[in-house]
Amino acid sequence: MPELPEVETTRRGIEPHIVNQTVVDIVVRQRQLRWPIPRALQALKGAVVKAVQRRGKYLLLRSDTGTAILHLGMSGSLRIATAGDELRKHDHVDFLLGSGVILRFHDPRRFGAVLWTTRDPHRHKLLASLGPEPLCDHFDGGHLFAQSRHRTLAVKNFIMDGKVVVGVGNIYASEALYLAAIRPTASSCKISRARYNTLANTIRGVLGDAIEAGGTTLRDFVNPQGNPGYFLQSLYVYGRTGEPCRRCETPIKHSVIGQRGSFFCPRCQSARY
DNA sequence: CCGGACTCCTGGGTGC
DNA sequence: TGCACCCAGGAGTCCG
Repeated sequence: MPELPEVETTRRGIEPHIVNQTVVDIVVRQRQLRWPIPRALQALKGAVVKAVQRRGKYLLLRSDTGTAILHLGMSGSLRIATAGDELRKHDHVDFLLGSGVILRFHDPRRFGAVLWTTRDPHRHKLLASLGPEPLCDHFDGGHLFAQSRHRTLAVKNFIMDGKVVVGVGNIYASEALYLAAIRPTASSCKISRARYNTLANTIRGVLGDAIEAGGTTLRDFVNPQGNPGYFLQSLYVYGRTGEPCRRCETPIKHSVIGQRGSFFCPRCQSARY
């Protein structure tokens, strides 16, 4: 579910409730997520959360004693709850705050993660080799061009590689390629610098617009206050198999690239180079 | 090093 | 209504 816009929407939703709050207790009901939740996470108890940051799709709860690293996987979510709220199935972790608010981690598929580090989180194994943030940094077409010269994989898989650029998941990869008029199966090393400039712009544009819309709600994504995102109605190709292209009315095609569903307009996305 | 397959897990949708 | 089956937004790991 959560790609970068949904994670950023989550970050913005929890930040005002979390920052400068003392973590008074941490309740772990299900330790077996993607990796077991480390016992050392309890070191956050008694500490004040100084900042809620995002790196790619990872959320960082920073404190003086260390940093909790959270990942929502495919089905994870964070909710702002209070003690009276009924516990749902798959509510795996509660962070109880001094204000009485509870930050509640929910994840049916358990592909998510809750980790802990006392070191610089950006040097953590999972974060150390991540590529640039698409919405800032030095992310541009030149970067994509340079990174792709010796890569033969499909451009869709290339832009979904977190070492190339973070945060581009299956939905927004299809959308950005549509807006850049590039066929998703095109070999990444054969695409021109000019077209990568366009692609970098459409990646930034689609992610930025999705954040402004509060993310995409396909099935069950809700922000920490329980509200859905409104970007679904803005999608051009994702999930629109057989429906008319919004530009040329050609039916949208579906295919599987790298084990993941991909969507494109066979007419608008004819560029392979 | 690279690319592709596989894997973790549960739930929703579909078709019989 | 029940049930078997298929599919899913991520991404680390393994193998060739």
